[in-house]
Amino acid sequence: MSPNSTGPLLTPDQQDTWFAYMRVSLRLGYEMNRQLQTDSDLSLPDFDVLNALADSPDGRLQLTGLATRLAWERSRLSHHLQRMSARGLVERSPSVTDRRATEAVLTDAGRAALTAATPGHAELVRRMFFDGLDPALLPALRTALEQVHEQVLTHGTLPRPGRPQRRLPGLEPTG
Amino acid sequence: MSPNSTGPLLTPDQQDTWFAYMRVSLRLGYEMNRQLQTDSDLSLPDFDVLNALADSPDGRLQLTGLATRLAWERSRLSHHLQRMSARGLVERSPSVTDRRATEAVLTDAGRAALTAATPGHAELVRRMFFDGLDPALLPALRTALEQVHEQVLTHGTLPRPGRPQRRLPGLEPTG
DNA sequence: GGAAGATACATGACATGTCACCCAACTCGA
DNA sequence: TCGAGTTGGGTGACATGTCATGTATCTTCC
Repeated sequence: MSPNSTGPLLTPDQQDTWFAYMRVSLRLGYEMNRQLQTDSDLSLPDFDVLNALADSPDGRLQLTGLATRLAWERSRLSHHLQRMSARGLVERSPSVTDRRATEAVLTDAGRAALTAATPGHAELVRRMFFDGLDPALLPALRTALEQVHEQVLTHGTLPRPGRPQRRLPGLEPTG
Repeated sequence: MSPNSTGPLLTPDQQDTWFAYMRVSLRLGYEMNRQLQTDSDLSLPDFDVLNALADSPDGRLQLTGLATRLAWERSRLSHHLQRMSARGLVERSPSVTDRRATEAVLTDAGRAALTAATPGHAELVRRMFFDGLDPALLPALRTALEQVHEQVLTHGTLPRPGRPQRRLPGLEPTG
């Protein structure tokens, strides 16, 4: 992430915006990490995993889906879940529909840890992100971010999250 | 980084904005990393270091300042520079003004690697970030990000980057 | 000028993440 | 229905990042 010389491919306005984005992104990441580590015994990655599970039905999610959602490598997730399950925050359970697949399941302890950590995190986000922000800019900011998100989904290398993307035969451009 | 249940401390609008931000941040980080690794032999952290040095006078920066600018732990920087200097991308040189201090200096090879990697990176940024963005939103986005950045600087734990912050005696609130 | 504390950085042990590769289960077409 | 190719996930070696601590230098204040 680099607030610097992106060359002539971007207009000056775009460059400035990009640098502002990168600075925010770097600092914010640092601060979130720090706050979680000191106030709970979760790392930011832990927190992200717990959150993703918590807002899935039954607190369970298949590994590939989880990895995509987090924009993680699958091997990273595999290792990370090993550590988290050793701490009792999640469990692995084999999928019933696909015998290759594994699902990560939130345990009670995991849910509790998440609940405990959330207020502090939210407080930090409010203080760092929203308290200095002119409320009049909020809608535009949100729309802009959503547009960028859509763009990254469309042109990025990661699959879209959500449904298993199972393509049934003969249904391509149904017209 | 977690697009989820931040609790009642944020308004629904703020929550949506925050989740959009986090999704973008995760994906974008992933894609930038990936692009750099495949198209150059730099990692994103490498690239950031080179960039920071490249836009400093003489391509040199004292380690603490560099660490602050990157929002890195200093020990991380120390290790990382060791590896980068082993690859010939940077050099360490002792500071003349402060014998405790070390400065990181961009080598010719480092500058060359940066130059080679930059266009591809910029291209990715344009494609992922700006191509899907309504230009009318750009000014608001930029202002919003700058406001957030200022906020993080003011209320975060990292010092402001830039000058050495040397406070001379008796000059506090000069009034 | 000299001790107490702060600051700059390095280092080693350990935690975390990546990469290349593995196998098992699934899919699809011949 | 069987075999090639794909997909889901695990694993071990290695790269990277963090934390606690160490040493030297600088600053402050008496």
